[in-house]
Formats: sequence, C-alpha cells, structure tokens
Amino acid sequence: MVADLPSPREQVLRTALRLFTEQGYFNTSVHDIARMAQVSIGSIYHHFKDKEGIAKALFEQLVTRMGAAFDAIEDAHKTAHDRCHAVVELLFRMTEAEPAVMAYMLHAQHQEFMPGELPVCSSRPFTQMRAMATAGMDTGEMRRMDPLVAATCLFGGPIRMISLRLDGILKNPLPQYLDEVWSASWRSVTA
Amino acid sequence: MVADLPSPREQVLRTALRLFTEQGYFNTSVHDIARMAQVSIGSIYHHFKDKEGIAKALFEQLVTRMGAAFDAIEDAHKTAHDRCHAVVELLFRMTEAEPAVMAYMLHAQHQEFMPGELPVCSSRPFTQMRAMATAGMDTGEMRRMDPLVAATCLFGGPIRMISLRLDGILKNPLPQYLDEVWSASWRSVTA
DNA sequence: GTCTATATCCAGATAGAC
DNA sequence: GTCTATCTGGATATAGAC
Repeated sequence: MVADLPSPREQVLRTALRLFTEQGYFNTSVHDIARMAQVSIGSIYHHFKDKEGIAKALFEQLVTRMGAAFDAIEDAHKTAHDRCHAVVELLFRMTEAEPAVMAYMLHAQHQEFMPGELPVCSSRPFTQMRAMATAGMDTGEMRRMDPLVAATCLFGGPIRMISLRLDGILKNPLPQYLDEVWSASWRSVTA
Repeated sequence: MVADLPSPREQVLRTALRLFTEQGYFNTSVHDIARMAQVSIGSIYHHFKDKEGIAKALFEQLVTRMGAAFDAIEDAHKTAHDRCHAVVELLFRMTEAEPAVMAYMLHAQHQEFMPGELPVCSSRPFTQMRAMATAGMDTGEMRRMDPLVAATCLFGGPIRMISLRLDGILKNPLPQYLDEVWSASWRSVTA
C-alpha cells in the first residue's frame, strides 16, 4: 500500500502559509502559489473561490487547530495557573516548531485582506485565553481586576516575546525564557 | 499675514498615514492619496521617489517624533520607574489622540512593503524603551533578568492593550486602565 | 478535477506641456 | 513645482479542452 500524496488543497494551503508569512499576502501572487505547490492555477480556482478564499481557509484551519490544542489543555489541567502556564508553553514551543503558523496567527493584518472578518483577537483561541484568565479570578488564584486587563497582563508579555522572536530580535529559542517570563507574568496578576 | 497652507509634502504624508492605517498599504493606490490630498499624481512623484518612498518618509517622521518625546521623558524623570511609567502613559494618551500614528508604528507589517528595512522593533523608540528597562536593573530598582525579557515584561502588557484598543476590542479609553496595567507590569519586574 | 491559454483590469510610474 | 495624459507590466480570474 502506498501513502497518499497530499491533496492539492492541502498542498495549496501549506504553500500559501509559507509564502504569505515569508513575503506577505499582497506580495504573493496566485501564480507563485501554483508554481511552488506544483498545482495549476485552474486547479486552485477550482478548490477555492478566489485568493481571499485561500487566506480564509488557511485561517480557519489554524484557528481550529489551536482551539483544539487549548481544549486539550483545559482537560489536562484544572487550575487557572496550570492552564495558562501550559498555554504559554505551547505557544513558545509552537513558535519554534512552526514559526509560520504563529506568524500567520499573530502578525498578519488579516483585516487588510479579509475585510469583513473579525480581527484575529476575536477568534476562539484568544477568547479561550481570556476565559482562562477570568476563571483564575473567580477561583481566587488571581486578584480581581478588569478581565481584559488580567488576560493582557498574563499573556501580553509572552505574546510580545513571540513577536520579538519572529522578528529575529531574540536570538535564542523561546522555551529557554519560559520560566523567567512566566514567573513575571504570574507575579503581575497575583495578590 | 496669512497662515501657510500645509505643503503638498505634508498633505501627502498626512493623507497616506490615514489611508495606510484605515485600508492598508496595499489597498491604497497612489491615485487614492493624490485625490484625497488634493494633489496631482505628478506632484507626488516629484516629492517622493515612489510609493514605498512615501511609506518610508512617513515612518521616519513618526520615529523621529516618538524618539524626541522619549528624550523629553528621560529629561523630565530620573528613575527607571518614573521614566517607564511616563512612557506607558504617553503611549496610552497618544493612542487615543492619534490612533493612526500608533497603528502605523505598531500594527503595520513594514517588512512587507519596505523590504530591506529593519523591523519596527529595531527602531530608536523601541531601543530607548529597552535601555530604560536595562537601566532599572542597573540601579537596583528592578530585579536582574535577561534585558529583553525585562523590557517585554514591562511593556508587553501595555503594548498588547494598545493593540486591543486599536482593534476595537477594548471599548474604553486606555488612560482609565493606566494604573491597573502599570502596577501589574511593575510588579512583574520588581524583586 | 486538472490543465493551458487568454481576457480584463488597474496599479505604479513616466513624459512632457505649462 | 505642478499638472494631465499615457504607457506598461503584472495581477486576478475565466474559458473551455481534456
């Protein structure tokens, strides 16, 4: 038996992720994608409505993946502290393993090429993160503060680290900063 | 005596800032700028080498402005605590007063349309912020940690708040969160 | 479902009069 | 320095055979 080759649809999404993050959405032509994915233009337009459709499908795929990963974290850990810590650890590891995924989720200005769509930080993974923070205040693990402020204090530093890493400012892999960053973040929200 | 009308160059920069942040660089044509700035295309290309030249000039102008504002803060305050606090306060006030300026500095993926330029977070204002954090460790106001981590802990939360505000997630003006956010940030870097 | 060839459009940039 | 008119390339998207 023979392993299936990746479907053209998958090939296109994979290639689009790479090119969109390396060169930007607007600097990437559909021809570029076709060429690098070894698929014809016609085939792309058969599978996707238009160029924006590629970006949307890609975004949904990644949002779903991250959402599932966060669900798993909620199952595996019960305190807000452990859940939020696990989220940051996951994000840091993912940034190293699949920088393009993180870049597409964080950096891209989706509103510019997917007009009418909600901004990234309204997507489910971000909502989940905010819910975890809020839960921590309800259980008393964290001190009472504005919910959005709480989430921002917990995750703002780590997310900023990811940006610096993606921009090449941080030379070392993120996980080695995990303890230092996390203890600072947690300290900022406890009584 | 009559007030000078804004020079065409200024008009173009003003308009470009507005359109680039509202619609994005690639969704804005030079014709759009010409029309809204009430200047002819030819005139634009007389003052700027090309479209990218507009973006670069705009960026330099804003970087210079922020750099000067930060210099003033360094003059007016002597401790790292007071300086960093003043920076966050300034950024929060600026986000409300001139959201487009903050959006262009923070949100825009400049690498996409100014290839070869250094990323935003290598620009002087960001360097100044990191230097202030480092100074705070030297004076003993802050505990010792990796310099980049320290800066990120101090400013990552506030910057994230600005993003949320620019994206319309935060409904209230930033200054009203200043105390809560700042005390959390500072707490995260002190012994 | 996949391909090639092509239509259509519009952006960036220039020429050259005033 | 400013303007209008124009050139030109390249992008998105489609047509229609296989």
